[in-house]
Amino acid sequence: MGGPRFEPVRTVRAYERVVEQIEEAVESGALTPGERLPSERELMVQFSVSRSTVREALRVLQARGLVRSRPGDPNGAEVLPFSPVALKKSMTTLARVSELSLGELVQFRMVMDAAAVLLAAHRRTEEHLAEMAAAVEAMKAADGAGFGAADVAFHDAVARAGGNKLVEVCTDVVRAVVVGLIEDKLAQTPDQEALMRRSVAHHEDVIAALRAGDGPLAARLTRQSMYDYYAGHLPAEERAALRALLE
Amino acid sequence: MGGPRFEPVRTVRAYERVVEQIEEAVESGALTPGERLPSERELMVQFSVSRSTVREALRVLQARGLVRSRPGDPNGAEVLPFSPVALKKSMTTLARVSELSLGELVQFRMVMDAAAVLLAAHRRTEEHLAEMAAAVEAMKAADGAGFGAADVAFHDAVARAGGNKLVEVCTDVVRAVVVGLIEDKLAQTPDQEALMRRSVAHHEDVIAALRAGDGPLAARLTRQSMYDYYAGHLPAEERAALRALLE
DNA sequence: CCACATTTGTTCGTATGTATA
DNA sequence: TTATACATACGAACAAATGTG
Repeated sequence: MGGPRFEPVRTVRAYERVVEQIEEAVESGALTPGERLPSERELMVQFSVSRSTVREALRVLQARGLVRSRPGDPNGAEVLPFSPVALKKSMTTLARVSELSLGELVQFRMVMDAAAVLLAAHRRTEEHLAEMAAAVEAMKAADGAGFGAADVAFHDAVARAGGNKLVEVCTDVVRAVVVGLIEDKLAQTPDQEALMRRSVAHHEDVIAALRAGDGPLAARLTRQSMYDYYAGHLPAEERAALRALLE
Repeated sequence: MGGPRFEPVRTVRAYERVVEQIEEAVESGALTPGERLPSERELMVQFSVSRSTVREALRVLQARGLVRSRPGDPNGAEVLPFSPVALKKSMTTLARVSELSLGELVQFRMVMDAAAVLLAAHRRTEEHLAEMAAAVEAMKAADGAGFGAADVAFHDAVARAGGNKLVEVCTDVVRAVVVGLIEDKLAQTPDQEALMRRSVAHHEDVIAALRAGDGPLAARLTRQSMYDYYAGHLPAEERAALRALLE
């Protein structure tokens, strides 16, 4: 009794250690995007593991979006600039395993986009406003397909104006997930013309509010617009949960 | 001219096809959590690929949090219930590689926690409120270390009461990142006692607002509390950006 | 344009430690 | 405890792809 307290040893796989070390190098900035990893054969020497182990580690790093390797490339795997694809993938999986309802996703989108405009109201420049206005003009002129793209451009400009990278990425990701889940439904909406017109009007109001520097107003408009756009495709219960954000 | 429009063929790796098929089976519900995949040797027969290819695929699936395999398990890899670990991992990576400032992270935390309380005001039950009250009591009684844990418990209870899984995960993740970046600074804060007392008072006000069902008030209190807690550790410029959320 | 050397993608065989019956 | 099947890990080999001279 009272001897040294030993802790349980968790056996960690060889490939995991390789992943950890390379990941650390990338995240700490020791390896910057565009740089190359040593070849697989060199890595197996440096880590003292077999080539299979090196490959398993590279697959994991690739799945996390940190590196990319191409067959025959003499320069070894390439360190990638950050992209939110892994984040999108996780969120899509989360949604598909249906742990996430469409209502939750739209709710999250309302939160994120409202935050983006709130921040944008304080930092927007004339260039930002011009980008938004151009996107709205494109929405007016667009047919069905172009409308969505212009809408994306608008929200992207808003997010960039907000100046918070995390908000920017999250708005982008959740928008992609929502659109991926619902685009077929939206295409069947009966009165699509009216919906689009109303959406355009909403967006113009948001621009006006941003120009005036009224963040709270812009946020309210954004939430309302999102609600109007998606509520019709949600069951009553989830619609009610969405209204919690409209106060 | 005008012949058939051929699309470029993207060569897809063998392991990718294995990943796709198993992923599809899991996400479609054909494989449910708790079920087992066939053994690696059986998989290599079914997919007509080598053992290494199967293993690379399993690594990717494991990195995405869909399966887990243990050495010696006679049943093969286990299909996991979805957990947000992959999402956490992606978001942590985002924070680390894209060099998010502490100000951006705190800003994001203000947005997420405010959203959580706003939702919680509509859905909180007596149990949720009891959990929060217990956490606050623990904060009062705690020494330095226990205080943080109790604070986590409080915000976790709020997030669960909100009923949006995505909000829950995001609050949790960003809190962990922020705490990881700043905990050493916080420990050196001169008047720590006063800060903790004020934080406790804020939390009690939030509980009262939630009990009254006043979401907007609870959200304002939450943002203010977060601002008070972190603002002292931020440069003036980032502090100003934070105040954009206090309106 | 054509080899050439190198690298990745993939396969196969083998040895070892481990978990279950 | 023994036996069996499994995952882990290693190493050698060949094909396909890529960059270079």
